[in-house]
Amino acid sequence: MSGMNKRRITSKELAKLAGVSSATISRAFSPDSRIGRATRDRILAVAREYGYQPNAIARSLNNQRSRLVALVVNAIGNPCEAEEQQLLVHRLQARQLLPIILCCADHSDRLQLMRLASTYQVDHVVVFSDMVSMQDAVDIFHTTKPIIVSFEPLENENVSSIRIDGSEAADEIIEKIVRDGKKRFAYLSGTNSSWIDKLRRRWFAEALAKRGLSFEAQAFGDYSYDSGFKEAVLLLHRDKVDAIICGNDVMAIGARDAARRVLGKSTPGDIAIVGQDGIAMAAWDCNDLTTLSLDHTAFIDAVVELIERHDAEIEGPHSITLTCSPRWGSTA
Amino acid sequence: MSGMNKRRITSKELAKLAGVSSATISRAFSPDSRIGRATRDRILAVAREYGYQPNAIARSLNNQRSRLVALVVNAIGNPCEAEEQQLLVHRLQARQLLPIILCCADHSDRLQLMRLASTYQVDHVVVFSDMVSMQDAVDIFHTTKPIIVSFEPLENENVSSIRIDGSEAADEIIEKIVRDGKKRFAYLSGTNSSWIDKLRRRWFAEALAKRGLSFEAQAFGDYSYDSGFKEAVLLLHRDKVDAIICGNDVMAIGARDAARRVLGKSTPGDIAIVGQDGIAMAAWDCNDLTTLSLDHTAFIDAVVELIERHDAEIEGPHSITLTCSPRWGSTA
DNA sequence: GCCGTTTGTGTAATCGTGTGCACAATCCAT
DNA sequence: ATGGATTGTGCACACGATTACACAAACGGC
Repeated sequence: MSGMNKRRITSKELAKLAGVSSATISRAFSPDSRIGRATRDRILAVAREYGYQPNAIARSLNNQRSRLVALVVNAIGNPCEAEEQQLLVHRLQARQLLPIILCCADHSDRLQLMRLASTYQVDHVVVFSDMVSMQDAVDIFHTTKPIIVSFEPLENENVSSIRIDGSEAADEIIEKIVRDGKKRFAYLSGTNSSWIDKLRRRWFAEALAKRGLSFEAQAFGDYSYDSGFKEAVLLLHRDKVDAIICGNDVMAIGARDAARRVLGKSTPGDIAIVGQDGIAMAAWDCNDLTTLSLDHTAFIDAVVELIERHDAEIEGPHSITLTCSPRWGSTA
Repeated sequence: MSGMNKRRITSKELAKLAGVSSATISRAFSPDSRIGRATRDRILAVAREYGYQPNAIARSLNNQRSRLVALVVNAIGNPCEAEEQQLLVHRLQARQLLPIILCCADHSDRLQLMRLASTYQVDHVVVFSDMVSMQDAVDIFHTTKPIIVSFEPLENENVSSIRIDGSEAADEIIEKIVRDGKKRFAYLSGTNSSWIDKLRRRWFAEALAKRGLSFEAQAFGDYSYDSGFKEAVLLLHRDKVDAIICGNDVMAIGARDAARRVLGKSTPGDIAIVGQDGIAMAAWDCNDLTTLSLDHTAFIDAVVELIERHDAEIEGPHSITLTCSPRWGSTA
């Protein structure tokens, strides 16, 4: 039974075994289809016996619908995206959609990768990564006409976007830090080019401006713990800042460790450190980070909502806006 | 140009445009194929102009080769697997293979999910998850005849496995802890049923047995920080142990925090805590965990090696064994 | 008993490529 | 110049399913 290198049985072969035509086999597997009750039961029984399942590749070719979804992400391990990826994958699976991961990290050729995925006629594309230009994504995928859900707003009928607004939350956080007496702020970016990074920085910059302040220094990391640690040492030592707003939580943890270990400073007493994302790890007892967090569930709900709208060809706003909220810890 | 809902152009249409037959179009895209140099160049130019790319779904149907790889994982966010997932995805992408993620976490119906993926005629299956029985995987995928790479050894010509041996490393770690004077050991499992968990526990149990010791207590978590924290409180309080071997690094960090915060104990002075996996986060300054670690790169090299062997239909041992090594931190 | 409707099934075309076979054209050696 | 080998291209079929259409059988109302 098991272990055999049995070739997969085809619908035509099963048809012969069940004494029907291959069309009838197909109908037996289509829920609402004109077929006799008895015939269907018999076919399903024989199918089970021989381990037959319709070939999804052939079905996709005929259907013009692959039920594949491309997820364009920066990295898989990265906690900042991981929780959302996890949620989304579950939601897709529940809808019988299979996710194909496109990982843009490092120097992999993102464009070639996206072109490869587009040849698989994916039904939808969800772009989490800020490493890829939305215009590139549209150009590559528009021939296959999937919907593209993305962080980055782009006026295009093929793109639905999710706008994130953290300005209020940033304002609350800055308010608290300023009240605590901090004066010299630094922003630690995750990249020096991404769209989302600039947006996040602007939220805080505006909150500072409102109070007659501005960033005294800016550094660039790569969203990693190590880069957070290294850049924070420089910021604290060279620029004498007493508050660091980080591009994500992981760098914030690195920065906090740098403050503690290298310079013997404490939070939030000596310096304030703020993360962004609101990953689960940030709430761990050993981290207890103050962070500008996004409701991951709401975010993924929005993604799924946009996908469904497009699936059902419902016209509607192609953009959903979500707001962030502060999560208070012991670092600011 | 962009934004148009242009339907994807087919090889037959492109053939008309280029004044050749569709067979010639196909040959233009097959690297080693009898076709005139000039013809190919002309076709590629026209193809670029119209944005033509061969349809991978149709190609797969014809080829009997989908270039899709199913990755069966517990979760995406889970750091213990994430690093390996990340590495593997990169290696696959470099080979023009696209990964389909099957996420087994929670109560999703793993079997149905695997059946769904198998209908897509995946070329390979890599099982990272210990939540799924290898026999189930074989039964579901054997009809499509992919190779299955798995942790769990199973004598079956369709399964290649990677055996992990951490007994020596466990021995070194126990040696150090015993020498430090610890006497009462506990094992904190990640699950109460998985194959890999039992294996890991045995490494340490044997090292203890060699010294006339054994586990005084055993607890069961779910690989999460919270469960590590909660179970450690019980173990330390109720069972008065002074050394906890954890099923993974994340639980170890939780246990360490519990020891520190709830009971005011320090490591490695008061109690010893050991993790497993060797994830990057374990080496962060704030964690500095002692852990039994596996070389992730070597692991993924092995996976890729097995995949390639099968791809090239090279016969060879279907099993590769890797050994672990201790990574010393300040918790044991 | 007869005709219109519903139900169930088979036939054949279709989805978009890849490739064996056939055949014309070109090339090279003698 | 000629025969054989090589090169380049088209035709037609296969891959495995779905589905419009046709048609036979069953059914129901009068």
